[in-house]
Amino acid sequence: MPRPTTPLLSQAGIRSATLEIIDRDGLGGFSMRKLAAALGVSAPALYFHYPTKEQLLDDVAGEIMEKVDVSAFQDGWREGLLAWARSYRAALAEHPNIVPFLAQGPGQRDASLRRADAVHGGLVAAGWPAREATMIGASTKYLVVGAAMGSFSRGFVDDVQVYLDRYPALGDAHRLREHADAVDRDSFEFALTMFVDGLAARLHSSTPPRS
Amino acid sequence: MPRPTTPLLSQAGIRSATLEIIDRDGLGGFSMRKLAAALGVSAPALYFHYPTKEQLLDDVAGEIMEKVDVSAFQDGWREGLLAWARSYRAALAEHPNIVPFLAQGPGQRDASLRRADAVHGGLVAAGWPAREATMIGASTKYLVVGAAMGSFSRGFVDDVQVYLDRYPALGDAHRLREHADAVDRDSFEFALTMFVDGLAARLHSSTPPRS
DNA sequence: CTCCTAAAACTAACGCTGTCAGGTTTCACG
DNA sequence: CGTGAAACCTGACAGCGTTAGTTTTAGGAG
Repeated sequence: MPRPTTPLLSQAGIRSATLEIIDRDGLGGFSMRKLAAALGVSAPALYFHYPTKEQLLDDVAGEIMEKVDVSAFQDGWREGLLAWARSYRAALAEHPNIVPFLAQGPGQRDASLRRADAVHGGLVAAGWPAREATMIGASTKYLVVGAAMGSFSRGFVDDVQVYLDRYPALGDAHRLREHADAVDRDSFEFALTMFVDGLAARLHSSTPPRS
Repeated sequence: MPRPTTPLLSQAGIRSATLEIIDRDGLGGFSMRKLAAALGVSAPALYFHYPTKEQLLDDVAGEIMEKVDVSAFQDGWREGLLAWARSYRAALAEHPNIVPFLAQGPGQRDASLRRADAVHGGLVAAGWPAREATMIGASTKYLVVGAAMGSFSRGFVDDVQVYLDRYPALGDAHRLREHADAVDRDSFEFALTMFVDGLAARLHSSTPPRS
C-alpha cells in the first residue's frame, strides 16, 4: 500500500528508533533493514527520509551532541571546562555504542563546531592564549572520547582466574567488573581533575587570566 | 590448483597484508575478499589460517600493542608513565585506521594485559596506592585512545570559509589543516604534561613515593 | 470538481560482505 | 605404498546498503 493516508515515517521517529537499536544491539547490530522492520516499513522507504545510512547516523550523533553544555564558561574557565567535560562525557556514556562512529565522524557537525567555538572563546576570554586554548579543547576531547570509547573496565573479562594466574599486579582486577561503571566514572573524574590542576598550575606560573 | 607445493599463505603474511590494506583503505575498506585478492588467493583460503575476520583483526591489533614500551618504570613512575604513553600513542598513530577496532576490542589481548600489569606494578612500586594506580592507568589510556581516535585536527574540513563565517572563535582553525599532525602531537604532549603535573602535585601533597 | 504533480510507500534487484560445504590435489607419515 | 590431513579451489547462502521502477494517495491549480 504505497503512499499511506498519514505518513508512517518521520526523521525524528527514524532517529529515535535508530538510537534504540544501537543502544540495544550495538553499532554492528544496526542495519537499515532492521530499522525498517522496527518501524513496520520496507527498507527503501527509509531512503526517502535519509539519503544514506551515514547521514542518518550523523544526524543521530548531532542530536547527542546537542545535549552537551558549554554555558558555564561565564563562571570562569575552570568551571566552564569541568562542566563541558562532564556533560560531554555524560552524553556519550548514555549511548556508548555509537561513540566509535561519533568520535570518528567529521568535524562538520554543526553541534560539535558550535560547542568547540564556545569552548575556545570561553578559554580565550579567560586569558588563555589562543594556541593553548586549542590544545586544551583538544586535550579535553581526548579525555572524554577516550573514556567513552574503550571504557577501561568494560574491557575486562568475567573469568577472574585469567588475571590472577598470569598478571599478578592486576590481582584485584576482578573487582573491576563489579564496580565497572563506578571505576570508569572515578577514573574519568580523576583524569579530569589532574588535568585541570595541571592547567591551573601552568596558568598561575606564567600569565594570570583576567578575572 | 589446490594444495600447492609450498604454502601460499602464512598467518604473519596475512596479518601484514591486512594491516597494509587497512592503512591504505581504512577499516571499512578492508574485506576478506580484498585481502585474499591481494595475496593472490581465494577468500575462503584465509579461513584455513584464521577462523574469523574478527580474530584476524584481533591478532593484528595484538601485534601493534607489542610495540608499546613499558620498560621505563624502573627509572621512576614519571618516566615510566611518559614513556608508556608516548610509545602507546606512537604505536596507534602509525596505524590510525585500526584504532576504532583496537580500542573497542576486549581486554583479553595478552599484549594489552601484560602491559597493563606492568604499568600497574610500576606505579604501585613507586608508591602509588593500588586504587590510584588503576585510575592513572585508565586515565592515560583514555588520553592515548582519545588522541588516536578523533584526532582533533583531522576532524576539520578543507573549506576554510565554513569556519570563518559561522564560528568566529575558531577563526584560525584553517591553520589546523596545514599543521594537523603537529597540532595533534602538541596537544597530546600538552595533555600528558598537564596530567602528569597534576599527578606530581597530588603525590607530593600527600604520600610521597619511596624513591 | 477535476487534473496533475509530487510524496511516500512498495517490490525486485545489484553488487558487496563474512562465512560454510564440498571437491581436489599434494605432502608427510606409518 | 597407501592413507589422512593440509591447503587450496569453486559455489553458495544470508544479509548488507542502495537504486530502479511501480503504485497509490494528498494537496494544490484551473
